[in-house]
Amino acid sequence: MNQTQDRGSARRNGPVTRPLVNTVRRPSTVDLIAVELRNAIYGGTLMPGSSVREAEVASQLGVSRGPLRESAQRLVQEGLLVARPGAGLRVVAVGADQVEDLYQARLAIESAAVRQIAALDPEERRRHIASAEDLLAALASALEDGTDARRIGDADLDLHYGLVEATGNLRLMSFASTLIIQTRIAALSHADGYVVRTDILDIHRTLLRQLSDGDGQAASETLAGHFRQTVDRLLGRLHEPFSTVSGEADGSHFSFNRLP
Amino acid sequence: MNQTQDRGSARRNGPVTRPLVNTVRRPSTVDLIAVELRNAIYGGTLMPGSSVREAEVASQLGVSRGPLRESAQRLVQEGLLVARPGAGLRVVAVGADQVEDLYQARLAIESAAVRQIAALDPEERRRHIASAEDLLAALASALEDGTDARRIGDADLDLHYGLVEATGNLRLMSFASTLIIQTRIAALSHADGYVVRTDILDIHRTLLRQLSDGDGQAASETLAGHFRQTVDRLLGRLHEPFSTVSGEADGSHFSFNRLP
DNA sequence: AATCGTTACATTGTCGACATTCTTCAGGTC
DNA sequence: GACCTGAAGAATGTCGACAATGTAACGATT
Repeated sequence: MNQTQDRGSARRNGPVTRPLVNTVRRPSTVDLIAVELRNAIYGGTLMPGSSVREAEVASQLGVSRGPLRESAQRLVQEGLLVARPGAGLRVVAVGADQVEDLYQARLAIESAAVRQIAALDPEERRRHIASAEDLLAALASALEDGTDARRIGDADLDLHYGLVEATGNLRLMSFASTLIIQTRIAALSHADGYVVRTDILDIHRTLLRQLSDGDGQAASETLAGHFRQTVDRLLGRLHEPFSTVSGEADGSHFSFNRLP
Repeated sequence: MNQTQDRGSARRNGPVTRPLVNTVRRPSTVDLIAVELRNAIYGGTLMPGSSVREAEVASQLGVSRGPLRESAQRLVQEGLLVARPGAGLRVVAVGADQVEDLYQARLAIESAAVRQIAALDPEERRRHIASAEDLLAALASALEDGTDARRIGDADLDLHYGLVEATGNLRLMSFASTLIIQTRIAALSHADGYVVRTDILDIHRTLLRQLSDGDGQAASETLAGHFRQTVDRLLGRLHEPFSTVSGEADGSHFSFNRLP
């Protein structure tokens, strides 16, 4: 939706919360603005902790403050924005004390997802795993190029979201989308948030193999171990061999596309 | 908040979504309205599928349409309201095709919660289980009186929410709150939604025992079995011995308390 | 009799303006 | 020098009014 987000890959616009009932309805203005705001946060245009001035953003989107404020309340409910009375909106900053809870919540959702996938009949399971392997390939390719830390992060999160998407459960997908954007916020909040573990590829390969074996329990434990390591790294408890990738936070300021 | 909800029990106003960051801040008007709306849905004042006329509700709450619309967007994000462009707001109706997904989502959250509780050190674990046993006692007492189906449902949902609350994870609590209100909506949507299984007490006793044994895996499986049976009952697949309790849906119309 | 098109109504979507609150900065005091 | 106090400024919170849309009733037509 903004230029930093869609960089050509066909399957971009990864995790985006969609309405629970997915009928054929023209999206409301509030929907469109909410998507725009989420993309701005996910893409780093709105940095964690920064304040969101209503008049400014509204004029950039070509709408008035009313619809913008309504959309903002959606993100407040998601925990992506915080609204202090009188002081307006800020992008939430995921502090170190929140990382543990965040990944526990992700484990709750994604663990349920992999258990559910593993319990499918083999044919459907293979179909979902095949598309997950595409995402894994994208991650591998991003790791090979190895210059753009955010691209690696995108591919990682896309893979995790894809697992939840395979369940077809709109509620789980909505939760996962929120948590994954918060993961991105956490990565943007910490200086070393984009440091990438070298074994990230192995872990996900293991995960998919266990899934195709139908061993949901093992896959869930792999996920738990992966998250535990990630949390430890973010909290600086461990100091293992890293593969640091420079991640330039493009300093572009606000730039929304006006809504049609 | 409205008379159908607080019937004297001290620990009422059960599951209510709170802001993720729980600092000392006077709640915003939008917060207050959102709580009021959730209570109205949870308490049956706003019935599933009914339309919510903005001007009417706003005047009853003593606010203008602006803040009400902002609050409504919060519930839209939660999946408690749906907003069709031009046609306004309706309370969501959880159809039969949604029941499966709803309980799968609840299993994801609550299973993670019980696993987490079971993994605590014994002292803290016992403390949480003690408060859960209070909720279990409330459920038992509601079942003994046995006249008010909704009170039984309240006690059941309070117990389930209490388990998630014990984790202290605000994200999980927020998700659980949303899902539990949707469970209530599902119960209000189906004619026999308030039919209560006779073994509901045994199941929860088993659950707490397994928890105090620190066996998160077993507790999680108990939960899964419980939910599977509930889904089967709601979808009318099974016809086991029931203990039907008459649940009168009090036909009171809108009645909000004006905000102070 | 049932269906389609038209019209009138009610409700929502959006906007601009005003009242209120918070933030910031200067000045003074301890 | 650090802290508290107060006032100016800027942003938010709220409201009322208008425009746009969807809905329902009614009559004409097949």
